[in-house]
Formats: sequence, C-alpha cells, structure tokens
Amino acid sequence: MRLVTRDREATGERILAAAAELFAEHGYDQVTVRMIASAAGANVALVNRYFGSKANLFATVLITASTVTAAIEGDPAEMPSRLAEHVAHRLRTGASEPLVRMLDRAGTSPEIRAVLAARVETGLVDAISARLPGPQARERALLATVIILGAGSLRRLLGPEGLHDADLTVLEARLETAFRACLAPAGG
Amino acid sequence: MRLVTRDREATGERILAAAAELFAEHGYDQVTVRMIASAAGANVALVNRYFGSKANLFATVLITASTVTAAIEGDPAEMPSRLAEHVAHRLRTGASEPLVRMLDRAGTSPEIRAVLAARVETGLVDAISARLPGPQARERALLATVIILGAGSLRRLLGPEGLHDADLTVLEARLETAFRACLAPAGG
DNA sequence: TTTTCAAGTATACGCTTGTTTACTATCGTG
DNA sequence: CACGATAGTAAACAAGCGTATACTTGAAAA
Repeated sequence: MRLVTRDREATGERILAAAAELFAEHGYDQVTVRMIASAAGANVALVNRYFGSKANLFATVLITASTVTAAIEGDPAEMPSRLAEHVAHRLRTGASEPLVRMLDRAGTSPEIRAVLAARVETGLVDAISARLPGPQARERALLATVIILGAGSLRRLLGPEGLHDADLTVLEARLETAFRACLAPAGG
Repeated sequence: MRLVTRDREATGERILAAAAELFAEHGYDQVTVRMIASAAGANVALVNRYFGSKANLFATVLITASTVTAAIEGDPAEMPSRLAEHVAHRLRTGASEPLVRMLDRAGTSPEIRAVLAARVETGLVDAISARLPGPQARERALLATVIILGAGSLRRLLGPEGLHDADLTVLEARLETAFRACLAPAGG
C-alpha cells in the first residue's frame, strides 16, 4: 500500500509543483523557501533536504517546465502568426507557460541567470532557429526571442491595466507582421 | 576615501551618481545601500539621511536618468533606423542609457515596479507615440517598446558571449525592418 | 579663541534570508 | 513487541539587508 502521510516522493513532488507555480508567478528573487514550503504543506527544512538548495530547486523546476513548443513547432511559414497569437494572448491574460514567465521575471543573481540563459538558448533560440529554413537562422531566431521576452517585460511592468486602453487585436496583427519581419528568410 | 571638504550637496551628488551607475549595472535588487555608499565614498547612513530610503533614491535616479530621446526625436520616418541602430549598439556593446538598463533589470518589488512603469510610459511609450502620425499610435509605440525591452532582456540573459556568433549587422538590419513593421501607420 | 551646528561616522537594531542542526514521530520489519 | 531507518519537525544558525541612533569632527560664526 502507498503511504499517505509519510511519502518522501510525494512530498518532493508537492514542493516541486509549488515552486514551479510560485517561481512562475513571482520570479526567483521574490519567492522564499518558506513560501514554497508553506504552499506545498511541507516543512521548510525539507526543501533544502530534498533539493539541496533553492537555486538547485529552481534549476530542477526549469528542467521540468514546458516551453513554447506548441507555438514554435509546425509549419515555419505560419510560425509568425502562432507566435503572435501566443504573445498577444499572454499580453491579454497575463497567463503563459511557466518557462516564459520565469524568463522575463528572471532573477538577477548570476547563478540563476546562467541556468536561465541556457534554457533560453535551447528552449527558444535553438528551437526556433532549428525550424527556420534559409540563412541567418540564428539571427532571426534571436529577434523573435527579443519580442517574446520584451512582451513579457512590458506586461510585467505595465500590468493588465496598463494595456487596457490598447486594442489587443491590433497588437496581435502588428505582432504578426513584426514576427514575420524578424523571421523572414530574406533580410532587410 | 578622505574628503577634502565637507560638502553635503557634493556628497549627495556622488551618492546619486554612484547609485545611477550601480542600479544600471546590476539592477535594483542586487544593489545594496552599502555598495552605493562605498562607491560614492560616503557613509552608509548618509544614503538614507539624504534620500530618505533606498526606494526613494532609486526614484530620484530614475527622474535624473536620461532616456532614449535621441533615437526617438527627429523625423518619424527614420525612427525605425535610429531605434535599430540604438538597440543594435546596445546588443553589441552592452552599454546603454541608464534608464533602459534599469528597465530590463527591473526590480521585482511592487513599489519599484510602479515608478519604473511610470517611467516607461512617459519615457518610451508616450514619447514614441507622440511622434507617430496616423492611427493606432499607442499600439505601435507599445510594440516598439516591446523590442527595446526585449533586446535588453536578451542581452542581460545571454551576455556578450552569447551574441558573439551572431552577425550584429544582420541583427541591426532586421531590427530596422521589425521596428518598421511595428511603427508603420498601415497595420498588417 | 571659543562656540555652534551640520556633515560625517560608527555601530547596532530589527528583520528576513537560505541553510543546518538536533529532535520527534511513524513506519516496515526482525 | 521492539527496533532501527527515515519522513517530518522545531528551532536556531550566520549572514545580509535597510534603517535608525548616538556620537565625533570640522569649519565657519561669535
């Protein structure tokens, strides 16, 4: 029979889930291990006991976290519209995939930045450029990443009310042309 | 550091300058008042004595900090190329105006976010949209702001070495088309 | 010179952080 | 049952933070 009350694995997963939720919502710096433990219904010491350190827990969360693959995968010709829809939806609702949320709420400490940078490389830049035919794939992917990250920054900075007076359908349409300009095989 | 004179105003300005430098370099959260005081060659207590609080000092720095006005002002038709050059130069060198650097290293505490958001509104979004003829000026300005902020995020995340293998002249050319797509009067 | 007052200093307060240490409680098993 | 392994707990650790206090110093006014 599975243990209900004293289950190390289950507790560890609760901690991991709580950490993913909180990191995505508030960013690395603003989340304390006590917040994580409280949200997971676990003792503070278990966070460090099971994951070694807060930074390591964050890295574990990042590995587990999904990416924007849904918008990236598929026909490259329609990637601009998918990305535009994804970003526009993000601007509209504030919701997004955990990875992206954590990216633009990036912690400022160097060790965290490093693991985040690696994740951006693989989860965004490389993932996008791998699907781009033609030359300058990396540069084009970098620019698309710029928009994705920038939208997160703007949303975080201005909040929902800061975008209320903006027409979001207009934003989405223009986002698509912007993505298209970034991703087009022919430059300039 | 030994002072030649006891000049409150000069000391205050040294603190302000040191704070501007450090905030732009490392972001609000990572900078301590002791770092500021040390860089300014002043005592720790003077920071709070002269500026009330760290948050208030940050706000003062933000007010003093210059903006990207040089790239924004001028013929709107050439704003895309000016912005692209500005952003590309930023990606290349890592140097940028204090305001923009502080923006994408935004602190995560709510009170800091508020003053930053206000500064983005006036210094970027409003400044750009005011110079845009035609409809949807705010939406177009928002998208340009997205790129500006996103470039800062990417640069911060990947660092100089993360962009070494990318052709920055290509990036600048594509940035210009992206800005043009964002800022063009005719949508879609 | 003496007085005076603000500039500057040294230090510590209260708090929060991540982390660790001893301890308790509960389980499977001999 | 008893016992040992271990999940979980309570508490404190050391360090760092912003901030406040009480003191010292130096230059100008008297």
